[in-house]
Amino acid sequence: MEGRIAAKAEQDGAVAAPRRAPSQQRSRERVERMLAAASALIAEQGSDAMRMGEVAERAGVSIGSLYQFFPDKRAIVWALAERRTAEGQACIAAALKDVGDAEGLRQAFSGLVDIYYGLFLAEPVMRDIWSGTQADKALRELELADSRANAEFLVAALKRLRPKADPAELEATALLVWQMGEAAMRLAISVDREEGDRLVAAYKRMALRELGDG
Amino acid sequence: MEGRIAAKAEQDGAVAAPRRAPSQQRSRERVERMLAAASALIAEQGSDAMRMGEVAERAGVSIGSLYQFFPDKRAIVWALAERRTAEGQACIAAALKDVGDAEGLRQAFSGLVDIYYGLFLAEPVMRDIWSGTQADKALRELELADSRANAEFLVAALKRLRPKADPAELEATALLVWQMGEAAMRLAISVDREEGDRLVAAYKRMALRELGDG
DNA sequence: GCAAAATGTGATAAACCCTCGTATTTTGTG
DNA sequence: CACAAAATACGAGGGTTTATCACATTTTGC
Repeated sequence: MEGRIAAKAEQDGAVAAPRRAPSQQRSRERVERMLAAASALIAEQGSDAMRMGEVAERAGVSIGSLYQFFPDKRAIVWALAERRTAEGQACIAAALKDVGDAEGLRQAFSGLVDIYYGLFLAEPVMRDIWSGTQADKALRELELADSRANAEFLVAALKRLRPKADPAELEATALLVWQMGEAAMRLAISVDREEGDRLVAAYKRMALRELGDG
Repeated sequence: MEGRIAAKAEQDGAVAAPRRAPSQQRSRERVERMLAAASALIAEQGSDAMRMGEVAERAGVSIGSLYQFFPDKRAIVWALAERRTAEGQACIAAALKDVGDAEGLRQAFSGLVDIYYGLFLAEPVMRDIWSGTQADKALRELELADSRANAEFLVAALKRLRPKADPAELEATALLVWQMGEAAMRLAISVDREEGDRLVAAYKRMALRELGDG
């Protein structure tokens, strides 16, 4: 009834919950198709250029169906972003859970950086999703929460290695290391491959040094 | 004639040149008012929520006048961003130009970080401008060019201090230090002040350590 | 087999960006 | 000053997009 007003009202709040969670198999499959279509379109042109009509068409559903499960455009991007963060967190938790000594931390962290760099290179969606990030408050908060969660794993590992360090200090370090990693990745994939590799290597060196000693 | 098509066509190109540079004093003043209005609106709600009609109204001009000097919405944001980068580069160049020894570099860099943090805290516009950054190719390139330019000053200083180091390595380090600084600032101003200060301090420590030795 | 819930549809309203024809003001020149 | 050309100012309207809603169809529970 009032076009963009609803989205505007949401703009400084959280993302609205799905209007209705798909309960039947048929609709669950359709929702998957919608997300897949959105993901592909974002990878092609960026989330800003993604058109709801195009998502619907590519998913083989009507525009109405799209809005049945996603309250607005941002909710689609948010849903994709949330999936990625969940996958990422699981991966990170697994890698850092059993770190016992400094060398183990080095190994685990180094491996994680490589994996993430690979993901960024392979899936432009990630960059684009996190790019819209800052402009959208809900996504910004999701990213921050994600960074905090990931940093927490690092903090846990660090606490085991340096029981005497100031916790607040460790948290700041871990959060910063994480956030900088994402910045480094974004930078790395926006330049040519050779320079990108050098940048990631430099980041890794810096981060490891920071994690290596108090 | 075709609404958003034109803007879409520009989307993957550079920002179009101002349709017409203001040559009379009257129009120059009006353009200033437009930019000021845009800046205020961006600070209030973000560049995405900024409405062209609102900019025109607040600047006391008509929509038509707005489009006489700015080919599209992005061009306004771009113009603001360009000013900031120019100011920033001048400031950085001045601070790093005469750095002769390691201690001088520490001092100069430390001061720069403080100044930038102050700017980020005082002017939310900066964050918002750089936030839309990733979504907009032209802005992304402006930011990269800016980072490279700023990094160049660091590289120049570093080369004087470590003549034997690999130039490519130095460039990567400097670019990374710079880009990470911006990421750290964005992070810092999105959490409470106390944590923000801690994060900036941690960044400064990391960066200084990285700049301190090869 | 049937009512209720879930799902599917697309014309349409509302809001936005930007253009264009036209009116007004300033500049340049004799 | 007069007058033409250039610069500037204006805002209604075109076209695009997001999101809604009343109604049609399918599935579920019993």
